[in-house]
Amino acid sequence: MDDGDKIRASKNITIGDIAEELGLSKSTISRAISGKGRISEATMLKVKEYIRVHNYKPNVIAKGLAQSKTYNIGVILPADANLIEIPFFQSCLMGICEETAIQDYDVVVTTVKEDDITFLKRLIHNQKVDGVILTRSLVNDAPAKYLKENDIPFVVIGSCEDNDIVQIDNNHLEGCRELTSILLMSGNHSLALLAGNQNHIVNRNRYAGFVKAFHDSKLSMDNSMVFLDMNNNVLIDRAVNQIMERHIDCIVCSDDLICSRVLAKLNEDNYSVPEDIKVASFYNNAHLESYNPLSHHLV
Amino acid sequence: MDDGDKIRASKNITIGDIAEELGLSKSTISRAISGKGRISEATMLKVKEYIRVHNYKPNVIAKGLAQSKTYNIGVILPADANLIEIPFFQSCLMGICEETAIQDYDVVVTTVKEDDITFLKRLIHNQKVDGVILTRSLVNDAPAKYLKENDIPFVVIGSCEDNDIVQIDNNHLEGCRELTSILLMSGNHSLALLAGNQNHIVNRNRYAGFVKAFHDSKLSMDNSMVFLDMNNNVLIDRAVNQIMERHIDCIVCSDDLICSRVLAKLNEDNYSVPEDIKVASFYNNAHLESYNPLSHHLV
DNA sequence: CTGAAAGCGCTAACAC
DNA sequence: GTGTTAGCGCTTTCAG
Repeated sequence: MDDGDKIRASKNITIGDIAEELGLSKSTISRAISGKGRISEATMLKVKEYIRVHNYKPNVIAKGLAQSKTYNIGVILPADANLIEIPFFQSCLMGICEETAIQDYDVVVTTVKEDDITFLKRLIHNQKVDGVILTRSLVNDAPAKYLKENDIPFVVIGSCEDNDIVQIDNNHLEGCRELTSILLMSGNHSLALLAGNQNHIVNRNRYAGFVKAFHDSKLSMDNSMVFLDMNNNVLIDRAVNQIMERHIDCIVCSDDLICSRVLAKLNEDNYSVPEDIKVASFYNNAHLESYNPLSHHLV
Repeated sequence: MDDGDKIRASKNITIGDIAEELGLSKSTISRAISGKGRISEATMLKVKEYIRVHNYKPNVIAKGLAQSKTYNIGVILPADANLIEIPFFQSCLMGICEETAIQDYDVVVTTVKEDDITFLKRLIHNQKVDGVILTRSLVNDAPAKYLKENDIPFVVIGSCEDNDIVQIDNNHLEGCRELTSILLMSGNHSLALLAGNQNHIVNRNRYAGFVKAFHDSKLSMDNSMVFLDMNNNVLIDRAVNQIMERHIDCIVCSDDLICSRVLAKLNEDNYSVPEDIKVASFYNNAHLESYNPLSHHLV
């Protein structure tokens, strides 16, 4: 049975309408819906039936106003131009939408650029959300700081230094350590690391994991082959040049954007992968997947 | 001057509080804020000043309830797994967030998978949005159909057959026609087309543009070199094999995912671009940018 | 078990 | 110009 796809076109039916129709009071209808308070089985059923037949849906906004809740949860996406290529945030968003829908919450998104949190402030001031999910964490994170100061409940995806804050993350440090260890154990002793912006906690952690793997293995790491803050292609190209002047077994990239550029650069310079040099990376983007370098699944 | 980052920690200040403090009525405060109705310059200023000092922000939800508005606009993202790699939707979302914030609206997002529009229905039923933006359009689009039937205001990004519907789009047909024409005019007479799922209007339009360019040029198009619905890598690889058996000047790809796979496949088979064959595509993904095939900027 | 009434924070006639 | 009143649609005491 199609339980009424069509919404009442004209005025939306309200709890008051039902009360009138059924000769009951608004509060009774409210109880029947929420299941709170005492209510007889009989009226309960009567109301439920009416609701089903007329395809009534309570107005969540009004409910929220009465309870001082919004039934909305804010999701903050980074608006940095280069992050748009990384599907990670979109994946997060999809996942969050899925789960919130189940809990009868909605997702309201907004963006922050670097330290510009005007949009976040707007969202909070407008009191449109009950809590917030930060989808990335920077060192000295402005959004986190703001939310904490204003006692807004929030969690961050990715780790941050402040242990008061609820955090949920992949263990990037451990992930990178494991990848590096595997490389080291399989005979690739001379490694280069190309890591992204060290303001991003994830990049710091991957760097730390890389270091730890060397430490654990008692092998010595060549610091001159560790390139941090590889924020643009020029830096990456330069790093690759330096790397290729040496006998390096494998380049470890902290993300796919870097990896992409590395592969392109190697290609331009007529090196082949993995014959001349191996390349490892995180994220596993579909574009790179076609290329099949030695890559490590993590996200 | 820092105009009060800190929100009143305890109970949020309301219009009633201001009225009481200033010895005015709630409606006067409301008028001062909205600027609607007659109000004296003096009280206007007094109220504005109080608001500034106490960093008062009206509760948008309550305002909305009183006006039967939500000040929210729904954005529907496709949840298909392979689309997550395409940054187009994320870009849309960023842009929408930017503009809505200016208009003091918020964005609530949800997803639809193929024809499964349960989440969209939820959003509408819950009356959480004043209108909807559909970020892609399929042939016989279920979300569009649903919204239209229920008289929900909406627009679609991308074109759809139904001309009642407000649509906003790049002219994909014209874009692809132009790209193809340029190729033809620059002496690349034998072209192959690899286009994606023909359920997506955008792919149909690009195909149509490709055809039109040939038609306009009076050159003849080789139908056996037109590959539609290239929905997976196996199909793409097979197409590339067929293409490389012939003397084709350039492969036109309807999107970067296809292009990516094409380049990878050519690479695997030891062809080089653009010496052995040229490759053109839309979207200009950052990953591909590193590769610099002949590509066409559109989005 | 059910109803009446007040209230969430704001707007919008309608008076004065 | 400003105040009064009645809602928006729902929840939640408090009676009975």
